[in-house]
Amino acid sequence: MARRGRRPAGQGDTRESVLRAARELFAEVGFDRATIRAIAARAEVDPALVLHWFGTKDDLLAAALELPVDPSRILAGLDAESHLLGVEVARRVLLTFDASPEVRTRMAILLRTGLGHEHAAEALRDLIGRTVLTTLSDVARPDDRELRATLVSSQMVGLMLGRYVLQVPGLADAPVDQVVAAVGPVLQHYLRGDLRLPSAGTSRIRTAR
Amino acid sequence: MARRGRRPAGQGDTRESVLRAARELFAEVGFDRATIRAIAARAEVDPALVLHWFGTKDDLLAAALELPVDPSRILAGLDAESHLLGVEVARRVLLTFDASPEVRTRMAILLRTGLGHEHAAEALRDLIGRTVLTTLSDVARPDDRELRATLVSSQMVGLMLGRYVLQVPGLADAPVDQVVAAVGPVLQHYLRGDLRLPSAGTSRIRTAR
DNA sequence: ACGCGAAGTCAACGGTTGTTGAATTCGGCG
DNA sequence: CGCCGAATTCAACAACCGTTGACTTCGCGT
Repeated sequence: MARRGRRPAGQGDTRESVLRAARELFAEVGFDRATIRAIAARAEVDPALVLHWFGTKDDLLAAALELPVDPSRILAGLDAESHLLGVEVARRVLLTFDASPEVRTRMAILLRTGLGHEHAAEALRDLIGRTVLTTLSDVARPDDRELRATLVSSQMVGLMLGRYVLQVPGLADAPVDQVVAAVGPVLQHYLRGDLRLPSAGTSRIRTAR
Repeated sequence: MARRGRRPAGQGDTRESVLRAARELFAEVGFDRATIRAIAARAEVDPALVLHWFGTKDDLLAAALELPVDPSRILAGLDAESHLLGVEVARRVLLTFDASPEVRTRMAILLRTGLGHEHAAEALRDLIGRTVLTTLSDVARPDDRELRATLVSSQMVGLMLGRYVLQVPGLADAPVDQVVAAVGPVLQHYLRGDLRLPSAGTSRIRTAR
C-alpha cells in the first residue's frame, strides 16, 4: 500500500487534510508533542510531504494559527448605549464557540501552544491585547480603554480555558444561557462601568433594567 | 572542575536546588522544552543526579507542581456579608501574586504544563474546580455553588495568565489597586450576586456603597 | 504522444532526549 | 582507623525528532 509517486486524482486537497490533521494534533497535545510524523500519519501521508508543503514545523504552526473567524465580524453592529451590551457580547462569543468545534479547536491551539512557543505567544498576546482592543474600542468607554479591553479578554480567555480546553466540571456542562447570564453583566461592567476603587465613592454595575 | 564522587560538605541541599532549577525552567519554557540536561545545568549538577533524586521526569514535574501557598490560608476569615467581599478576595489574591515571585512561578508552571501534560492538567482542573470551591464555599451563596466557584476561578486564572505569564501590556503594568477595583465587584457578583438572566427581571451588582 | 513540473515517497543523516549502570568519592558510624 | 552506604559523576544506549535529497509517478499543456 501507499505506493510511490503522485497519487491518482479524485481525493480531496491533500495540503488541506494535512493542515486539518496538524490543527487537531496541535490542539490535542500541543506543539512539541505533536510530531511531524504523527501529523503525517493522521493525514495518511508521508512525513516529508508535510514539510514539502509547509517548509518547516514552525511555518506549519503559523499556518494553523490563523483565526477561524474574524472577531470584528462576530461583534459587529453592537449598540454601545444598550445596558445589555455585555450580555450581547457574551452571548455572541459563547454561541460561536458552542456551535463550532472548528472554532474551539483553534482556540485550543492558541492556548496550548501559546504558552511555550514564542511564535504563538505573540499571537495570543495580540488576541488578548490588540485584537479585542480594536474590535471593542467603539463600544467601550473612552477612559482606560486598554485596561477595559484586556479585562474583557482575560475573563473570556479564562472562561474558554475552563469550559472548552480543560472542561472543568461545573463550567463545561452549564447551559449557554446560564453562563451568558452570569458573565454578561461582568462584561458590561468592564466595558462601560466605573472602574475606580469602590471605597473612594459609590459605583454600581447595572446588569439589566 | 566538577570532579567525581560525593561533594565535600558545606553547600546547601542539592536536591532542593535541583527542584528550584526545575521549577524555574518549567515555568519559563514548559514541560517538554525543559530538558533534564538543562535543569541539571542550571543546578550545576550532573543530569543523572536529577533522576537519581526524582526517579523520572514525570515525577519531577509532580514534585514541582505543589502549590506554594495554601489557598484556604489566603482566604481565611472572610466576611461573607460584607459588600466588599469580592474586593477583599481580589486584593488578597493579587497582593499575594504581586509580592511573591515564587508564587508566580508556580502558577506559571501550572498554566504552562497544565495544557499539554495530562498529569498537570488534572492539577489545574482541581485548582479551578475543587480547591477554589472548598475554600470559597462558606462565603459564596448556597445556590449554584459550583458554578460560582468556577466562574471566580476562570476570571482569576484568565487574569493571571494575562498579567503574570503572558504579560499583556495593558494588564501587566496596571497598578494593583486599579485591577482590584475593577475585578473586585466582579468577584462580588459571582460570589453573592444574582446569576439569573437579566431579561427575566432586575438585578444589580453593588460594588460598594 | 510526450515531456516537464508538481505531487508524493523512501531512506537516511545528525542531533537531542530520557534513562541506565558502573565507577568514584566522601561523610559518618563503630 | 576502616568501612559502608549515600551522593555524585561518567559514558553510553536506544529511541525519536526535524529535516534533506534523490527518486518515482502522475496530470496536463503543447
